[in-house]
Amino acid sequence: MAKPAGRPPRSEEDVAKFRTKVSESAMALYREQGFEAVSMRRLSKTIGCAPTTLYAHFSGKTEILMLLWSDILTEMTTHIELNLRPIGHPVDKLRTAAVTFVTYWVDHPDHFRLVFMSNDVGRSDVDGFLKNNDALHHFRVFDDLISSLDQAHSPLRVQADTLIASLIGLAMCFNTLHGYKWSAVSDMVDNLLTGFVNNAQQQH
Amino acid sequence: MAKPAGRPPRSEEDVAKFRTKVSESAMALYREQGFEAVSMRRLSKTIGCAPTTLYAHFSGKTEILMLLWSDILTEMTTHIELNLRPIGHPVDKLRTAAVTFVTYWVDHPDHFRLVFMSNDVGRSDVDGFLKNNDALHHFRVFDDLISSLDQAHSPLRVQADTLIASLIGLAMCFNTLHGYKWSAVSDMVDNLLTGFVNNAQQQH
DNA sequence: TATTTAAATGGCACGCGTTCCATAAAACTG
DNA sequence: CAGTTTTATGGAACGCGTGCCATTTAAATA
Repeated sequence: MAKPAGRPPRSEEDVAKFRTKVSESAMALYREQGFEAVSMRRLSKTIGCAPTTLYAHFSGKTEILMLLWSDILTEMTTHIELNLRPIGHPVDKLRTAAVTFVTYWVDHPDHFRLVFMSNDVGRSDVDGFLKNNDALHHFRVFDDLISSLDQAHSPLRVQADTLIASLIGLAMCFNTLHGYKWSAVSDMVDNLLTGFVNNAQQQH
Repeated sequence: MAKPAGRPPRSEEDVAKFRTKVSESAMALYREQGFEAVSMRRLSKTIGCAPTTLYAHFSGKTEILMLLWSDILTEMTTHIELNLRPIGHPVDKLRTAAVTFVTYWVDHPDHFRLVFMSNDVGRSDVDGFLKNNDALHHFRVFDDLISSLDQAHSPLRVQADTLIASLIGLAMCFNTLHGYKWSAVSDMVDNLLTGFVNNAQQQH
């Protein structure tokens, strides 16, 4: 069978063009009017198409919201690096990065909701397009900071995974579990880092 | 001014009666038909009132869902204690409890969603009724396990808060951030516990 | 150019959480 | 019992995410 008759799939450029248009419109809505403003109906209205058309290009709202992750995560990492600049000691760098990380999500609940709470929990059939999302690479900020300590407790990847997941947990608790009075962020980060820097000196 | 004329507020028993009725109906819906089935409309239908009536008794769906937390968290803690029974060594107990905790939420995504993802992130005006929710006491499972190690790194409360928040973070990442291949739960828990048991012997 | 074929579109409908507001009901006073 | 005051109720409506399906459109072949 040679080339079948009929309309061929939309060209890759057109696909990319539409995706960026959606991404930019969604980001504009989010930045200017907040999380609630990013609805499929309003988004399609600003783009100039019917709401259902979006479902021909995306599997659902979640996939569209993930387009915004990269922007937010970039903002977060640059914010961390900015706070890291005046710090010299590697241990202090790691501690500052960790505290800044948690504080960022506590100070920006909408960002937290966008990245961590606008997700389809459960089904992993969504893995297909989730894997293609490279925004999570931003979580690698801690890799160098950890490896500079050279503790050799466990593989770097395990250490980094554990740290980032734990910090996300702190941010999560502060953001959503108000029913309990959590300890201070700095205290919890300090306690958490004892597992990473217990052989290195600590300034208190 | 003595007692004002007019209808007095509903009696406390009636209030409690209605709340338990809602709670039981919601729990039945959740257990029998899953998370999606617990909607204000279906819930009101099973109770026998109009959907809007629920809003005279609760501030919104979130407050109703929180009635279910206690059941789920009780189930979780008993599950942990069951897995803990054959374990003798305190360090192994803590490790087992931690792994079991994370695994529980990974194995029950709907429970995870119910407790951790059905929350109004941001506003803390909801603190009023959130404080009155005592379900979070179940997170204290780790207190005794930690205090039995007697590490004196930091106050027990800080240690317990840090551990539970971190474990919630692990569960969170496994449940919602499929775009990244996280390390194994046991490895991450081991790495996390080095900060708590670094002076105690560890079995590998 | 005419025809074919699949992609793109969007009106319609469903159930959802939530708010408004008019009405009903209940428990007090006189 | 009649009147008053406050609470409780629920119908209607808004915007939401999403699936269905008929219609339109665009790009290939003949």
